[in-house]
Amino acid sequence: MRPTVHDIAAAAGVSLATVDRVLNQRPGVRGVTRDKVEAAIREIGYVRDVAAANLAKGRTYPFVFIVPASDNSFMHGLNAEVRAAVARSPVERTDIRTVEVPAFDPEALVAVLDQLGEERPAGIALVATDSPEVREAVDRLVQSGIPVVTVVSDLTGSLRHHYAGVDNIAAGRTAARLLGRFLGGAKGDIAVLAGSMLVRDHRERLEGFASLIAEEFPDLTVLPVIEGRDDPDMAHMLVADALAKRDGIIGVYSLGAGNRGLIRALKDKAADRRLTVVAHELTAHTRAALLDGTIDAILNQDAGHEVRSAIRVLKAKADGLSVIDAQERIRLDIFLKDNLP
Amino acid sequence: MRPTVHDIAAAAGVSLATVDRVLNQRPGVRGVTRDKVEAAIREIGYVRDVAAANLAKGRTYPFVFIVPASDNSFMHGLNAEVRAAVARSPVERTDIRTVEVPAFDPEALVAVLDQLGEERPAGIALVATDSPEVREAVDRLVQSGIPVVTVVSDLTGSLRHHYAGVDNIAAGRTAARLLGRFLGGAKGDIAVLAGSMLVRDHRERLEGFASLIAEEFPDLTVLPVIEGRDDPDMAHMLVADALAKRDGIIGVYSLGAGNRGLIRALKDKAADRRLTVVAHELTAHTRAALLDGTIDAILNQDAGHEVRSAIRVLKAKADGLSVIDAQERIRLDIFLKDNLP
DNA sequence: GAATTTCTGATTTACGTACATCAAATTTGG
DNA sequence: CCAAATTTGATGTACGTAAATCAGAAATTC
Repeated sequence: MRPTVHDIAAAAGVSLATVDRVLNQRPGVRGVTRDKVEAAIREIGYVRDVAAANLAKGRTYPFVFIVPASDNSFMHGLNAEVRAAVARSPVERTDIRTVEVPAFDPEALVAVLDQLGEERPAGIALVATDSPEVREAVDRLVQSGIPVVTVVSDLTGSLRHHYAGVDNIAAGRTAARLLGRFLGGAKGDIAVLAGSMLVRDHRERLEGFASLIAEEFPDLTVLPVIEGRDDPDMAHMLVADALAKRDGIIGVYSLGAGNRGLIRALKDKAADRRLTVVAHELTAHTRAALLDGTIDAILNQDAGHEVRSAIRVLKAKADGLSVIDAQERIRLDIFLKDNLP
Repeated sequence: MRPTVHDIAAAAGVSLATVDRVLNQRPGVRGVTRDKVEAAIREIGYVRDVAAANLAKGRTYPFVFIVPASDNSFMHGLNAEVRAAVARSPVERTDIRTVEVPAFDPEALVAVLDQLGEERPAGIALVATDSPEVREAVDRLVQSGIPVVTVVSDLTGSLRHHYAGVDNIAAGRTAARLLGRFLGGAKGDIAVLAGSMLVRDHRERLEGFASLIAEEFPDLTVLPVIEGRDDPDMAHMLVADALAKRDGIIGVYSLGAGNRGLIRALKDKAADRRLTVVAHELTAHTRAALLDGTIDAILNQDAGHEVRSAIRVLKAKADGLSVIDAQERIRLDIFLKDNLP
């Protein structure tokens, strides 16, 4: 049997009430007594029974998810996963509220964060917009004792407790190696389609991609980035235009969302020439394109894993517990035609 | 607030004791009354508070993990993950026992399974050896009401509740496509190193691999399988021999464990010619080989995920709850040099 | 040394469920 | 219709922790 609070009391020679005061950091315990109790806790290896504690507290975890109001498949998927988590709330004792903020708008995000500092939820998960103001706002929250995790897009240099997302530099490098190897030593140009260079994850992917191409595939030239603002029509137009203008393009790396337009442009060109294409985010569209051969590989981050991981980590932090690091690492999924889920 | 047993009692117009009898399937309730209570449960959407129930029951989940006594890195890793789960036992209310059985020995496995049928643990996880006797033994357990999940290697046609492992046919096909694309249309032979064709997962990987090569890369010839019995020295000898004999080998697919010997053989040959290599299972050795360029890609299943998933599923089944399917799908990880964890 | 203040102990209730016991009500069989 | 059997209700205890109250002990202040 695992030790209980009663065992601590007996071991430390104090009463249950005192143990409770120490455990829950309530005032009214002398330093010496506190030390004695803490020693006993360590000695007998007591671990609080979180289930019983939550039952007694009638505790729920009021969490807030801050997501950008972007209209693309990936963010829709993320929202769906948050809603799924909300549906599980009664069982998981969570009470999740979603707040939408305009995309790429640091001020709006900071306003929401500061507001939450007042409300003091049990934890906050946010898709970070990378800016110094946001970092400072997050740091204020952390320092005031609220657990904060970033999802999908991180905030380096900040004090956030955890990042539930992929390493985007590694993602870019992986895309580069796949494209380079698939092209098998051919010489030519690579078109890169991004949403916006204002987003940190897109910048990082590009950085990783360009650096690996430069290092290991000198015969390939990375063309200036096409910014499609994650808009299908805009992406379609820009990509079609680029393909028409430049004969040398033999590969495409699409590192953002809004792949519908890209796929359309590629299919228009299909008769002329076959390109090697690596894209991000598995959606209905990219999946179909992978299966029909328009796309050669898809890199993906599983939004469901990210949301569930964020919640687990927030809970653990709220309870002052540790997390299983390996379990919380978000992997970069690589999908070929053959290993689609 | 989520509804409690009291709410059911009130809604159904019966006493708490009766609700309890219905919920826990105790005798002494008339059919009509039982129906009335069950209707109320559905109506108000009652879900048992598992935490409180376990607390009241003082329940622990006695689980048994049956693992083969194989001496290779992957099984060592699996064992380590099971031990890690045992270490978490007090917190997770599990009580996990590990039973080692001789590898590839259906009779031994059946004996253990039948024995466990007597002991009636709350759940069983096993690395299945694929044979009709084992399937029947598993079916007996399932039919007697014990939750059973297979790990790493499945048992098709059986009634096991869940399989915590990768789709090995898809893994083989993925390996084939990677190898084929990396070779960029070259013509030549592919050597395949397996542990033993008696193991189901190895057979399936080979099947997937060979079929995709045949379908899409007609210029590649898959040589007869080399069975290295997952033994480094034996693998080294056989691979070195094959490389010496056949000039045409331009790629290698290693679908089993025991990659140390393969890597040594490849390095011996490194000066002569550069092969394209895809291997299974990320270990210290394969990781180093991937980084130094001896191996081009590693396919991996995360043993930690498999063990944790198996435990979650067993718990859910033991409590009669459903599982989040997407969360329990074990992915095939593809590692290149750049996205190593 | 008395009056405060600060600490500690003892005890109780609660959380939602499980489980046991005993009494009361209802149904069933003859 | 009565006795026996079955079903239902009422009640209490337990699980491990949280949280509150009140009384008593110890330390501190003047």
